[in-house]
Amino acid sequence: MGVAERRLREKEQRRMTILDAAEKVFFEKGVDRATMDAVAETAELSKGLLYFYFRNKEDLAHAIAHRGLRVLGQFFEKALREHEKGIDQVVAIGRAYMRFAREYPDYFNIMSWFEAQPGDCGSPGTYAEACNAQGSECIGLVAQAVRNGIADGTIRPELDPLETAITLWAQTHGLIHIISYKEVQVRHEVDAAHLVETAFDLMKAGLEPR
Amino acid sequence: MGVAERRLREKEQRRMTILDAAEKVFFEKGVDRATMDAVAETAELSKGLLYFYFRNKEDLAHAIAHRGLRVLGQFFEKALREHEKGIDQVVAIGRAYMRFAREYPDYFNIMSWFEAQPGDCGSPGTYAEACNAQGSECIGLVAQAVRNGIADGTIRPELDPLETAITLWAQTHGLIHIISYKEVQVRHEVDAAHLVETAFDLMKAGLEPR
Amino acid sequence: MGVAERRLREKEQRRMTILDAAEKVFFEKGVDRATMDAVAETAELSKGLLYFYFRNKEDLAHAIAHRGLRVLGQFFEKALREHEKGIDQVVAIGRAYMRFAREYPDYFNIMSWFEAQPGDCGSPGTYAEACNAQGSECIGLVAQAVRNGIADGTIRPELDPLETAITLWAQTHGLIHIISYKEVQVRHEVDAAHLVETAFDLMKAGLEPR
Amino acid sequence: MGVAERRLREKEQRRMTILDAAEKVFFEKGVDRATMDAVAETAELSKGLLYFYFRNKEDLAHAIAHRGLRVLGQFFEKALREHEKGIDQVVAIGRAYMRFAREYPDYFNIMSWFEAQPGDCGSPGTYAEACNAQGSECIGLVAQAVRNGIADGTIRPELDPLETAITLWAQTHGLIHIISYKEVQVRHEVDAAHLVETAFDLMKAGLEPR
DNA sequence: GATGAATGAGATTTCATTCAT
DNA sequence: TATGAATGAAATCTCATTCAT
Repeated sequence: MGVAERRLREKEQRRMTILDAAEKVFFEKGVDRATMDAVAETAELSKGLLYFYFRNKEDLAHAIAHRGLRVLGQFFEKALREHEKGIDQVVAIGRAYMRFAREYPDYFNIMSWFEAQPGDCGSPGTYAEACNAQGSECIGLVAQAVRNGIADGTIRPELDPLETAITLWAQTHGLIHIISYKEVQVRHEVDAAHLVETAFDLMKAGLEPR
Repeated sequence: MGVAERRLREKEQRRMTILDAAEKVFFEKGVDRATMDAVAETAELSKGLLYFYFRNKEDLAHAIAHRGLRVLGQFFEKALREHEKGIDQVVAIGRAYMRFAREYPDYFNIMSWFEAQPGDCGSPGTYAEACNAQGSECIGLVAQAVRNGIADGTIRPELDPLETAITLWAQTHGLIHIISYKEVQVRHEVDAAHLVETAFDLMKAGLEPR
Repeated sequence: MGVAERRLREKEQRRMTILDAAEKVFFEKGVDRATMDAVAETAELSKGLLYFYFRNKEDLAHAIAHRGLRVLGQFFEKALREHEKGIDQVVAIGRAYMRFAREYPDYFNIMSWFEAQPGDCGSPGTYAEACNAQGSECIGLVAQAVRNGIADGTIRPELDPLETAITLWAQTHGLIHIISYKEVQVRHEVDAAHLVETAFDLMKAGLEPR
Repeated sequence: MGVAERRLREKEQRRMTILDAAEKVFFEKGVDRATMDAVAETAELSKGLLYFYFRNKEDLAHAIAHRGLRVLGQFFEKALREHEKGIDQVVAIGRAYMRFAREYPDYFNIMSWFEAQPGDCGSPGTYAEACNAQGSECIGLVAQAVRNGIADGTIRPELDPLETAITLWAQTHGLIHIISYKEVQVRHEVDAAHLVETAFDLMKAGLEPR
């Protein structure tokens, strides 16, 4: 019994070794310019082994994005836990997203890359599928917050929780993306932090009942 | 002077020929999978000449995105013209963006690609720069609508027009992107059209004074 | 002794399991495109074990060809048994070869592959050697038929039996090969069945005394 | 006019340079073990250029086989020219094939490789197609000889010229193949030269009228 | 005997870009 | 201006084989 178990554990560790190396390379070079050669070299493993553990480069990238999404989910859960009112939870989740993007810009970037991929739902057994599932879970947490808000009267009752959650998720992602990628500050002489406040102000006002 | 003039005109025409061919190819294959060979062949021109008129492949893609942004700008202007109240103008612009994405999905895609590029502001003389300028102009139109709304009392006066405009632009782009790329309908069993309405409802409610 | 015996039997069974799996894979994909991984998976055995029972992939392929050659040998023997006159035996063997190629095209193909390998006689202990031996046995049967024909006056006495046998074997293989691989029918608008008859006519006429 | 013409000439020369290098490599290593890298290095050209002039490795191999088939065709034509009677022409063609295989064993080998390829007729514009055409031409010469023989009474009139030609071609190829690849001499203690004579004796006797 | 992770050496192919003419 | 051959640097992926356990 011990043998099979240990093997499994070791295999999982190898997978992590590879994933760590891939993160290093993908974060530094970006998904497109990163090469499997570089990952292999960084992991001090043979290139063939990479393809033993991961279908292809894309799958590896998705695995990293999946890691990021798991972290993001934890951020969201914490935000949910630490606030009472639904509206506060929604805003806290939004801020959590911002903080995540600031603290883990590389994860955010690779998640952006993932979002930019034309989106088949991911073949079963791929990390793309796992990413989609994890993303849905995140959106589910937002929807939960919206539902809470509707229940406690802090959010307009006529809103559909799921649709609202998707909207907020997409909007927030779009916003962070433009801030971190497009040098809005430089181009429009705008303070990013203040911009964010404006955005939250807008979102909050949109959600609250009159 | 006639000669020089004709030369200039011809040169501009060549550029357009190339751009038309590039659109065809880039639209069909996507920026990454399109090749300069295919563009040259489609344009019935030599590959070398492409590099005479455009710095590189990226520049060519930017030129196409620039075309798209110009069309989008016209959509925005029309939306602005056809409505009186600021808030209506803002909403109309948002809807115009949606319509643009539906009518010119290829332009929207290449603009998404542009947005996803890590954003140096564009070296002077490149189409990247032109894209940034054109994008700013679009945002300027949104800002104008916000300003109008503040002036006519249909939008909350404490909002900063530029920041609000940037926010709306980013949010709307993020939303359209997720709808068209990520099969939200499939994954969340949500009706895209209704989702859009929810989003506009949220945005509008966020902007309007109590 | 019982133990050692059982062990030997089990070992032989393992070998057969592997060979069966290899046949399935090699037949489906062809020797070159078949992989040891696929064989191992089909056999539900580890890849390493394959190399315990067979030197290498080539050896495995030879083992299959050897199986085919044994079947072919049986066809030849039956043809020999069922006819009296030498000339009839030769022709029957030829037809048996044809029938074999039709009934076991996969064996014929792998034997063709074997024929196409640059032919060292096979290191001792390899299946290549066994193939050569088996092939010689087949040729031996043809030679026997020729000898019978010379004895009973149905075949020209001045022919050397072994050389004639080799010639007939090579010619027939070449003929079947071209028919089954090269789409003669399509390219030359020829009926394969009739072509075969012509070939036998030629061969028979070549053997018979005036 | 001079420019385009010269370009064309130069291009053809390049193609020959590559073909020469490919021959060297393919002849030395065999088709399967030869690499495009080696060809490029031998030609002192970039690997990319190989793919500019030839579709892929297979096409390059086919181009070499095509060269061989052209030489073989010349051998056949000479044999046809130098003999009067049809039967003599057929035999002379057979001997020419033998001589070709002896003088150009590398060409013969690559042609054998070509014969062993599962035979789609060759996509238009590929050298595979050219090989098939050239092969048909060779068979056509054999058929002509058979026709001549029927006309001058040296070959049995009931034989179908084309079918007979195909049969002879296939048989002869099979025979040479086994002689040059399979070390018949060693395995069967047979003299190759004498074996050949036996084969021709058989074929000739099969063709001649009683 | 048996396992299966690990190796490592390519193989084929693609293209953006340049440059001699 | 215009051509298009030439470059060259990767990039992804495949497998036969080995070896520690």
